Amino acid sequence: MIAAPDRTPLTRDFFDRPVLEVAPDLLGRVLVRNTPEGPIELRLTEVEAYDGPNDPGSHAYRSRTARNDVMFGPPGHAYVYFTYGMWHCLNLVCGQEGTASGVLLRAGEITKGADLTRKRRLSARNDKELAKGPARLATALDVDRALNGTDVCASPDSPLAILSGTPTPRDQVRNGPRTGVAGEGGVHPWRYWTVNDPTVSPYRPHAPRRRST
DNA sequence: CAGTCGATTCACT
DNA sequence: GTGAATCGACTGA
Repeated sequence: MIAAPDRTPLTRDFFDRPVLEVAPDLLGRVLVRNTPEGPIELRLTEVEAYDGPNDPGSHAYRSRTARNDVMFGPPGHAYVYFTYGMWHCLNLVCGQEGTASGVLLRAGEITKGADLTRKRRLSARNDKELAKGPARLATALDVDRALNGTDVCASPDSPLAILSGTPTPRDQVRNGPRTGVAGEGGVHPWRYWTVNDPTVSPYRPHAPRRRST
């Protein structure tokens, strides 16, 4: 008999810790996305930590701007950004206010509302690919900048929330370099994933863009 | 204010 | 494995 996942929302205190503590602790948690068409739920299998102003790979490395403002705010809120002219990525803010650290939610297993996600992820060849990668995850859950700043600890009925779920045991957590992170930031082994989970995205080193014109 | 490039994904060879 | 798609934020002049 397997215990049902805990549906209690994670507390603000959960996120009010150093980001390198929070990140591996997020694996196995349940992300809830309440849409007008119904709820979607996802069990997290892969995340990456971004350590604010100390981290060359972080959006908060240089300065506080309109885009990264939410990262400087209180923990337990969603930071959503737009990239490559077409994709969104979802992060959860960690550490005390002003720390500007966060965790990128990179992949997970859809555990509810798969039919809703398939309509948005037409290129997915199977259900393992529905949320395999940060932009795919955001697409599957219909997450865009309208959700930037959402408090994910507030209520399981809010547009975006995170529940305690069943934390992945530490002996099933692996870590290594972050995907697609350039320069000095690429050396930190701050990507965490669930071992042998088929929904985890493949590792890819940073690829410098080829010159145009 | 123009140039550069991105915490990526997809189609195609 | 390679290259295109696509646009807005950020940087530096």
